[in-house]
Amino acid sequence: MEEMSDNVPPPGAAVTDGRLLRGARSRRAITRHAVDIASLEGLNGLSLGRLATDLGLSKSGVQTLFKTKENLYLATVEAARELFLDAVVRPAQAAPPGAARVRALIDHWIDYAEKPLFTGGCFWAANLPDFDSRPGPVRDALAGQHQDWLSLISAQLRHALNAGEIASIDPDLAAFQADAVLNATNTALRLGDRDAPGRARRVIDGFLTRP
Amino acid sequence: MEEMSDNVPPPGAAVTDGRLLRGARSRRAITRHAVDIASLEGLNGLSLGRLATDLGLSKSGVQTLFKTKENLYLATVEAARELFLDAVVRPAQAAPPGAARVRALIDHWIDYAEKPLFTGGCFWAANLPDFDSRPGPVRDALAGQHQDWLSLISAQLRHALNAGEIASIDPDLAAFQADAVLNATNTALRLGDRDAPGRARRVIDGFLTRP
DNA sequence: AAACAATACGTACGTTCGTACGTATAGGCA
DNA sequence: TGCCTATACGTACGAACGTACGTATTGTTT
Repeated sequence: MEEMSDNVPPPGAAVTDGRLLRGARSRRAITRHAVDIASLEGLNGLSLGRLATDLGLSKSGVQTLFKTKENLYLATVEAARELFLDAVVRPAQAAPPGAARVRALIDHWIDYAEKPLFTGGCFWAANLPDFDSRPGPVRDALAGQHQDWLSLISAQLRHALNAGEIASIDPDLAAFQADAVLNATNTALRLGDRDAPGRARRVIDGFLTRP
Repeated sequence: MEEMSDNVPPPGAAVTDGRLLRGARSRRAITRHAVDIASLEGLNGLSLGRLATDLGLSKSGVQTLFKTKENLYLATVEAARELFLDAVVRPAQAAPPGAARVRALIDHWIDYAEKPLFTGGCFWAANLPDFDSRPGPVRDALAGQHQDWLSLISAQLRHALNAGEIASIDPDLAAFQADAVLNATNTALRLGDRDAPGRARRVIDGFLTRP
């Protein structure tokens, strides 16, 4: 108990320990469901007992895997990030850098919000406002991921700008706007506004006009 | 108990009943504090016991005034609306309709988020994402207030457009963008970004360029 | 005066929460 | 083989939650 092992193996080697594999599988199943709950009702909507009941586990079994509530939060936030990368960021890497990749990112993002990947829509739209005033590791993780997303957009806009693909804009300001509009689109979709994606695309197109 | 009286008097007459006046005063004190808590941690952060402790009342006394938790939520949402109207909307009515009033609304809004009027920043930025996926009267109230805000902006933009004050834009789309940017500004301020208001003003100025 | 109404409080009940602790099982390793 | 570890479960505890109910106090109304 004093010598708690991180369940993170040395980065080079593959995990072969069957116990750790089983644990990782269980953790993944739990955090996957936790992300859905958190996108719907926020991280505060999570509880060890609820997750256990929903997944047919015991409350203490869930506790064994995450030790504390904050650990569960952090694991859920990390799981959301990985699912988001798979659904939005990595598919967009197929597009060439610059304007095309920005379009791909926005298109995949709108799919991510519209389909939606998580039951309650965008995970960060649901949870960043809840934690942005509460210092701590959860806020830091959410804010860091949000910042990464902004940087991703602005970097691609900068690339498009340098390549002469788009008219002169401030890439950081445009990324800020794009993210703002996407978040508003997510909320509008949640409220039943089916026209929101169209509006979002129109705004983004404004940033991508040829010079 | 069956014949519950609404504490809303006939719209014409002033309230003279000392008991109702006292109740209204107590309710106002409670909801004022509740709005602060809800802006910080969300409406879910509210509890009868916490409000009672913070304000030196008894838990059952608070319960008497609001009967149920949902009633407390609705009263808090309504209190936030009234405080917002006083801080942002009504002061802006001093400006002439059109572009000037839009500027006044945005300036007062940024003050509202920057000062801030509520401890945790914008009340709707904190709570609409939490309730946008949960059907019920709380969601309806929050969504209605948000829609009123959007309509207010777009109406003033339309006025500016008809008066030839600004270049040709889609007023609804611009209002959607403006609101999106303001919400993102609130979050950025919460995360310690002091440059956010400047960015917001630059974006809004883009909608208000002369034709 | 008597009857009623609206605030307030005290108490109590059942539920859910996070956490702590002991135990059992299965897998890895000396 | 024996020893350790990671999952899982069962149980228990204190705290906080929303709500119900009875009672006292104060103000209004008849």
